[in-house]
Amino acid sequence: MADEKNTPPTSQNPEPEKPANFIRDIIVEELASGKVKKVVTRFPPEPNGYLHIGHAKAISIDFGMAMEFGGECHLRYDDTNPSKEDREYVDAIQQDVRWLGYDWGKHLYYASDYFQKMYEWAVHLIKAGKAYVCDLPADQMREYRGTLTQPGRDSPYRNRLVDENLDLFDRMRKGEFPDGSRTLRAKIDMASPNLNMRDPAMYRIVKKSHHRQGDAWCIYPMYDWAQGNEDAIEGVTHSLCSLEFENHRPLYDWFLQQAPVPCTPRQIEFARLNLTYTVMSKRKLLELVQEGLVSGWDDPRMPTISGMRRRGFTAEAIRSFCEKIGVAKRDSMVEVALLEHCVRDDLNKRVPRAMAVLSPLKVIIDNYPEGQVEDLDAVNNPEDPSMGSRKVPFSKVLFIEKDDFMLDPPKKFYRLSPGREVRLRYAYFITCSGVEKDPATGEVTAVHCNYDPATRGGAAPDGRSPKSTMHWVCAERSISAEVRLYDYLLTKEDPNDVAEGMDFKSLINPKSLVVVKDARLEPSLANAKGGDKCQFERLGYFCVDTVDSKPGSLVFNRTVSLRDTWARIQKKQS
RNA sequence: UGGGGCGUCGACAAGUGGCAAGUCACGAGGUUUUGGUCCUCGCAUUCGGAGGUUCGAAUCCUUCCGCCCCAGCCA
Repeated sequence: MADEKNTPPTSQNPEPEKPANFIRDIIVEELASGKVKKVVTRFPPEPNGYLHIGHAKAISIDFGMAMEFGGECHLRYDDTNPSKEDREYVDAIQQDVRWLGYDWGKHLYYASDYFQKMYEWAVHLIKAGKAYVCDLPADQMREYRGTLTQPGRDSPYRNRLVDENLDLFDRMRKGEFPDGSRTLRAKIDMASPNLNMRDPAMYRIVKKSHHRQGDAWCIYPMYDWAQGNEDAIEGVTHSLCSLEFENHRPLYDWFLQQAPVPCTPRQIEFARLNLTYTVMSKRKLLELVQEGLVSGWDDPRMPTISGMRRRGFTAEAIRSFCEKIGVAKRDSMVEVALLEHCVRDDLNKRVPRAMAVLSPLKVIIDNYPEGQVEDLDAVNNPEDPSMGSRKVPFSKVLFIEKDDFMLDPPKKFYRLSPGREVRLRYAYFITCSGVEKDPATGEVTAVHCNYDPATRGGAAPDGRSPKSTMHWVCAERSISAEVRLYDYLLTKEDPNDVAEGMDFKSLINPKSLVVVKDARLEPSLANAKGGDKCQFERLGYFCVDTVDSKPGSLVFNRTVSLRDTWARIQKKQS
């Protein structure tokens, strides 16, 4: 296993290797040297919000590394702050991790279950003279901490006797003191250039009911004290986290040295994911939800796992994205185009096609028999013949997309226009013979065509082939549906790029949701169920909304549009 | 201006002294009953800059420049 990375791909083993990354290198080395026998990682979310695509990256690293080396990955709630956390989030987090395709097995843990153990270890530190109870109020503590360039000063309580510390800490736990009146602090070095080492708080008093512990505790451990303890208790070997904790690693290691922990995990940091046109902080996402700027955590425009799921993304696509972006230490911003590519790539292969007209324009086939309806064969997925075919009804009056007709077409417009012949997919060639206009506005209200009966199914016996093939729907047999067209939530690539005094909400895209109330769909879609996915030919990938869609009043979400070469040409022409 | 990190194509990202992978994006062709998919080709004489070591440097040394993180009793 150790020299596996040096094995060049061979014709026998053409499997593309996962992209190399420095964390894997470290693990491979530690396994080879025997320092580590079994890889144990953990994904430690705080249940104070929903998981987003950034968490998906972390999850794929945490679980991915463990799986790759036959180890285990724990799902552990870092529920050490009852004032921010909620039951709702713990349930949602489990659902999302599972949906992404990861399995923590029996390793579901809560930091709050370790409170007693951590308390005992804190007592151990106090006895060793490594921790003390400090009475400084928050603002004083800040003053004593010093600044980036100036060392801090010792707290006047720093040299309390062990017995006094023990007594005070015990009474803190018993609830004798008000919120925020005292802390337990590690005794390290107030002059350290690393501010995290200037006697950091280990416990604070918070008289809040905990979602699992109820009122059993009124002191809660701080992140730095808790995280390493949690990892050690669980036998974690590699504690993978994001870059901003790099400055905390000396403290993580220090605590592990002081407490009688059973093992010493190694913390390794990697860069968190940033995505263009996307805000990723839970605080900002919460703001969007609370202020009603989106419909909820699962609004399809949200970068949350639940939002993307509702939007129609697949777990496979998200996993593939996480693999493609790699793992490194440099701050970066990935273009959403890559995510969209992963989604299209996955959906293209697995999802059936259908025809839907979002912006209907009536087409009348003058030479087609009145009252006749034909059921024509349509392939479900040209990428996968095993998906079979279906029937679509054709008759004298049809709908096509408004965009697919132009009275006076520019160069390179191949679609329908007066005198031009096009193919209706799986149906017939039609040639435009005239239009009806609204006398008031001049707007085209209907298009008249003649069809060629010899081209049934879409092929001409003489071999001619129109430049354009268009989707369509039978006017009478089509069904109505609401279609929600989503676009980026923000108008700028970089959500931090805002004017002075403004915040990211000034960047919200007013067209991030455009609702089409009466789209016309081929009738085969009538029984579509929430979560069903398909490609509306020439338009994009869509899925049935799991919240608002009902039989008889269907709602579709646009997951992502198809690549649109014509739109690019138009842009260039204008 | 303290400390910790990071700088390789428009965006990600391999590469760890032997002559710049891959993916997305973009561009040009081809196939096509989706202007989709697919296929082919193109896209860093250069690795933040400048010196140096070496037969040889993105990789080593020196120096400079730029960006990110840290002064919560949040995580």
